[in-house]
Amino acid sequence: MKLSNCFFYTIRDDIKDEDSKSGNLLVRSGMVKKEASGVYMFMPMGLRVKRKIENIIREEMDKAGANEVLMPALIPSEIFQKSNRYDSFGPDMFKLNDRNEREFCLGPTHEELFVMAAKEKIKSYRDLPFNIYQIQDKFRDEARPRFGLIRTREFTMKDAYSFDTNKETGEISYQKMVEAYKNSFDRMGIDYRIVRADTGVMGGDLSEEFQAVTDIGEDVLVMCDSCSFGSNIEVAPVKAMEVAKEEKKKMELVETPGVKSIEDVVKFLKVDINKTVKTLVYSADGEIILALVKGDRELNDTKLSKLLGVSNLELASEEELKKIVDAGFGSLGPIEIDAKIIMDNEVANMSNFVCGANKDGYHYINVNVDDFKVYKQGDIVNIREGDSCPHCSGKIYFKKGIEIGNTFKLGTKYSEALDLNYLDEKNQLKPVYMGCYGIGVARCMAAIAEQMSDEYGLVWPASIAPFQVCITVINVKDEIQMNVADELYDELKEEGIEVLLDDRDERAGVKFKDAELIGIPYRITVGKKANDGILELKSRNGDINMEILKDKIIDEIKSCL
RNA sequence: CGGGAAGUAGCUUAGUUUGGUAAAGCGCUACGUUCGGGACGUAGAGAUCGCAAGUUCAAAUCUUGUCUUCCCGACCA
Repeated sequence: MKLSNCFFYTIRDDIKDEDSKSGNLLVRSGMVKKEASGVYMFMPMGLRVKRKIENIIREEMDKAGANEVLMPALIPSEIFQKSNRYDSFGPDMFKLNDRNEREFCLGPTHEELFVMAAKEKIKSYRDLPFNIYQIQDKFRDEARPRFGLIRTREFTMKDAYSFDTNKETGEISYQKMVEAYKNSFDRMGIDYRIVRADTGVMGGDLSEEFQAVTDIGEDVLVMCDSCSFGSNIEVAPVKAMEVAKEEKKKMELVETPGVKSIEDVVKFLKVDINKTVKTLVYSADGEIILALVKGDRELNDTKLSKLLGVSNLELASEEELKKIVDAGFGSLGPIEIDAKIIMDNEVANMSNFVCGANKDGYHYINVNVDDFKVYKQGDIVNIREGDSCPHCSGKIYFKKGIEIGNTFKLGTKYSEALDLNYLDEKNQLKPVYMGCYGIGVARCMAAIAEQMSDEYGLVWPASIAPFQVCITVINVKDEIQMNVADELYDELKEEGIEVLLDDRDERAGVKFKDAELIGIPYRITVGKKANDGILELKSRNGDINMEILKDKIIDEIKSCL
């Protein structure tokens, strides 16, 4: 492609509305432009990068035996009502009516349609297994789009679905996808981790996430420094601290004027924080419950909702609290209170601890588990850095991540809801075992931009750069330089190398800056020394910076790519 | 949905406290000088100051409402 004849622009200043590194650079480089919050258009350079990513995924999916299809984006809303997900998507779904007032939505996801497609084929066990996928835009009216292409309301996603007769073969299909994902992300050059995750709205047996490691990640990744354990903090199990059991002492009410937080308790009563219990009040599907965790622990909402089997969990309001007890949030405890009590595993191990007395200005000391009634016990706290790994004796550390892909073992949840069955060898009707697998295409693009950029701009890996090589002509009015550049351009194209020729009548500095901003991995500079057949080769990542004879340059480039 | 910040030329911003009809840099056009790291000079084009009401002789500036965008949180395959 010749730049003088291209729809191409760059922006010199930082973009006011794009604070994230990737969002700012992608807009500045003219790859994308924001049209509304979480809605972007892709310009030629940006589209090339997006297509490169799509093609890598497509190749790996095809290699894994999956077949590409394309579902509609416009979907009748009844389809989601049938699977009982209309309400669970709720306001996230973009809804619209046709001329007959029939309600449609812009597809937020496509499980239902894939099940319907699968029904066309699946009659007996002989029709299984298979895997179908698409690369298509999804629409979700996110509460808060952010970070440029990382969280948008319209986004391109590769989603794949595997269909098997049973769990065992389903496992094989699942592993094939995990391999395809690893290959894809490796080829894109992303620094990623695979972690266990919550199954969320999708439901099912197991979910694993592929998380790109970046500072602006939305998820906390829990990693072990000595084994391969990796988990999203949402579901990272906590090994309850071992405590030596003490002899039970007599519970006592003590006056603690003005003491409201655990820090206050520790200071005022001069007690070890490991001897304190924090009581949190939640509204769980409308019912007020108390959760007990060790004083220095943070409660994990995902775990608590799961333990309780509720879908809507939020901290109780002051009015709600007043209904069960006449005390402030900082003075609560499990003694003599009319609400279900959920206790963390760690608290179960504790003895003679301190907790609120449900009376402002008072605490109980020497409280023990048998002093109150527990409704449920379980692991309901967040793991912390430095905690011991749940699988080995290693230490836990955190990373921040952006979810770029995930894999779900769905099981038979959707096939049962939507009657996707097959006849087995014994002529018995059985539900199909499903898996589903997603990759956020533009999100990968943003994650790579986030991971690989410097003060001058983007630094794309050669596998997804819009062009592999850029030829920068210093003086386009110099016939020799222009001829050399044109010739080289044709030769590189013949070799199948994607080359951009910057033949704009601009000053050298402008062209250098632009090539760096858009992140072309290799730059060939054609300048004065072109007279003597000498060119310059520079890699964007700084590894290569050399003068080279024109005759050698093609071989040199090929060895780099 | 809660909290914070912001909307003035294509881009980045000044001006708003203390009302008097809009300014700069970049970009753009023309000419000249330049020409290997976002050149310089001269001359231009380009803004009903997000929108709507209100106060006032007079509103970018004050008041109210509204829309939009970003950030923190809640939420989120």
